[in-house]
Amino acid sequence: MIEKKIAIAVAETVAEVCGQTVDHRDIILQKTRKDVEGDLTLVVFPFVKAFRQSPEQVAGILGKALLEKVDDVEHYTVVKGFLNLILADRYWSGFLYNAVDQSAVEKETTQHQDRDSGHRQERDPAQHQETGPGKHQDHDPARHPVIVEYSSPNTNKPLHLGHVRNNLLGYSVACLLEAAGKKVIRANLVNDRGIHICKSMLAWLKYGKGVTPETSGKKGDKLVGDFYVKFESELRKQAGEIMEGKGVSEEEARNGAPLMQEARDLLRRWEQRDPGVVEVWKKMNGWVYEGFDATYKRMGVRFDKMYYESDTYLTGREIVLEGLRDGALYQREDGSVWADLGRYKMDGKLLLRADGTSVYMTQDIGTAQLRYEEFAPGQMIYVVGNEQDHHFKVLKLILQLLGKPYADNIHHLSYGMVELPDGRMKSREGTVVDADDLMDEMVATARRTTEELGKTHDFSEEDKEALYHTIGMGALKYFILRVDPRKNMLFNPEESIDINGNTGPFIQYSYARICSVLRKAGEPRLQEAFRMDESIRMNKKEKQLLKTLYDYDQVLAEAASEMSPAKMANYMYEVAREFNQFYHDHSILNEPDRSTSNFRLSLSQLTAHVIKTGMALLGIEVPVRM
RNA sequence: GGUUCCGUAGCUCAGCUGGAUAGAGCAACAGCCUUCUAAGCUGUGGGUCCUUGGUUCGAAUCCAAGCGGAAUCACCA
Repeated sequence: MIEKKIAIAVAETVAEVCGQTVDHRDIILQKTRKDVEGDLTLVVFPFVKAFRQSPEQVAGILGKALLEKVDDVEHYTVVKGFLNLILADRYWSGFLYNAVDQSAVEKETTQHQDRDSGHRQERDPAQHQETGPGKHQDHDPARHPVIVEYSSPNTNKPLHLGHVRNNLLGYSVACLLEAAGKKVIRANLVNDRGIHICKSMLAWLKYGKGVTPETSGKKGDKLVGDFYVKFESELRKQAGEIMEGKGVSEEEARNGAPLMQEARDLLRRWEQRDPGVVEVWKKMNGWVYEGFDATYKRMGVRFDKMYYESDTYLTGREIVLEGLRDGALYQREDGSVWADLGRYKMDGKLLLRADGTSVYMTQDIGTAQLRYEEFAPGQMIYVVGNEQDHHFKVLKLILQLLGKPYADNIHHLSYGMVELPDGRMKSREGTVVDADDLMDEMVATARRTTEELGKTHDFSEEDKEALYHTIGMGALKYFILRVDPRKNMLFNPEESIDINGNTGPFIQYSYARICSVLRKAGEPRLQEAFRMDESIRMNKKEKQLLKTLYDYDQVLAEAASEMSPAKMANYMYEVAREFNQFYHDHSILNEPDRSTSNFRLSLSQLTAHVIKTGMALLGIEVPVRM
């Protein structure tokens, strides 16, 4: 790390000249602005007092000292209080050849990608994620893995745009953490019980006439969702009649409607394990899971561990009762059990109803316990929308109240809502964007655009379909992941399928172009190019691209620690843009000077590797041709 | 009403652990394909970084207050 060497040298110099000690870790070097000559910049203002000289003079003193003390510092300039350091080209090219060597030779210059030998899996995070459990067994991360929970669907409705952001975020965060060296468990908590499922069941029993996904040709989750909608519309009818007749409020009317009572009755029977009810429940949930699996598969997300609330709420109830016995919780006269959060200046939280049934919070307590017992995780990350900020705050406090050792390991990765151009999605107003429909549309657009450009005539039908999928999903994923998770985001359907500018397909296209060049170069030529060439002199674009690639490790570390795929996404765009500029201005294979041509090949090679690796951490595939 | 989050170009977003002249894309306009993929590249115009105060050599970035928006404060999940 040259930054560290420089920082130490600066600290030494300050000590020598002023007799003051500075911790080298407090000396921060930043990247030099693009419009100024230099690679690294030291802001000297913090040292002027110690030197009792002008900023320019201080910069000069430090610059001269660094020239002597640090080999790769070749030259410096001083602009006001900024000391700009220029590193030797050999430093950058050294990085390049080392990185290319480490990442191993890209073999994706042809369509046959899977003949890689295994040695590169160690270093390629995108590969690493496929290796699953069992790695790092002797290290801390394995003993205390990170559990990332995401998706968390209800089983009464199909997945929609909100789930899409959740799934993409969760999956990507898991990948980023893995790439940063953690052992990660991807978990899904399925909300498979409750009144909402009973509504779908009731509607199916009453109006379904035994229809199944097979007989209707409908995806299971869609079919069940239809019955949920059917229930709601029938309920609205009943409630409407009651309101007119009795003049009661809408809520009262809904609650009093016969359908609602039937649904509640169904829930009670479910909790009592009525065999007939349980059978319908299992059957309909089964349909939903098949539907979800198809959607997940298409979306490219997966899970290592499934949790079902129908299991975890029981554990939750036990813990709550235990807490009651221990005196951590208290019971009211009606028999309901509560957590007193008065010491945190919050209202009490109900954990068990008077009739002994449990609520959402109860179930989350149980889930946390089960995870703790099975995995002893160092951290439990919950990818859940910011509408539940309060819920997770309370969950953490209750677990503390119960004296659970894992209470502090809970982290709510809170993300903002997805809004549509005309406001929030509202199921009642039918403005919900269905996940499957959305993917269909993205792929269809990718198909249309690709066919218009007509570069894929010689593709097989199979390859074409795969390509459309890759591009369509790339557009969707990048569009969603490039914005800071914390922020609400606007989903504009028209912009999301754009493929020019700051988009997923732009980055994919850059990758495909590189592959095209590498393919043309051929294997022997690539081998020749990987040899370190000390004499190389870089031009501006080459150096700019190389410096951008150099940042990868830093960006990965930040994206992982901040759990922000957006960091990686925006960096990917920067890499692609830098490459395109370089590619536009300089010829790679047609360059007459052999060593320059070789250098550019290596540079392209590393760019391709960085793009492929980084995009994989976003869950985005890159095509070798498009 | 309390709490939390957000406010940057016409639009969508970067930049925020304090550093130089605040950046991209889209949209608009003007250029660049006999040369490795033009899904690309280059240029022009476009800013009260919500407001006011404070801290500092230096604030879009930190602090306080205000304004505007969102979420939440369920015996829903």
